[in-house]
Amino acid sequence: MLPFDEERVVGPGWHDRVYAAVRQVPAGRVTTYGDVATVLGSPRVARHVGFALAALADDVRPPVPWHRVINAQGRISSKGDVVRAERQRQLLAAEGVLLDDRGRVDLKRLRFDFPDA
DNA sequence: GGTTTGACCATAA
DNA sequence: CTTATGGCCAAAC
Repeated sequence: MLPFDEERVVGPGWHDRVYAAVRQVPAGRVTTYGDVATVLGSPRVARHVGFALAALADDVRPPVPWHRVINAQGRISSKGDVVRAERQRQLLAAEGVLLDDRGRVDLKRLRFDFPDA
């Protein structure tokens, strides 16, 4: 059974799988690049999770909650793009995910547990 | 089709 | 705590 094959909202390839996994993350929860990669079958492709999100289009449907994906340290990784990092921080705050004084999310509490993993 | 790049991760110092 | 290094593999050039 292929629940996401029906969608086919974006181009073929790796990105599609990443988007499908990220859409499983409910509001108010977060996940890490490594976790998404693990669910996809390869724990070592964490970089490509972020890579896929970087190539994410705005008119993709359904929308992909990319802001719920952070790095393993509980921090926002926008690699120099401060604007995008700030946007992510606000989107998370809107869902009740707040950052502590060190700018980190409480992964122990808010990390989403994938049913497949 | 080889080389570079990258929203990462784990480990070492 | 921070910075540095190696590795991983798909996409872009």
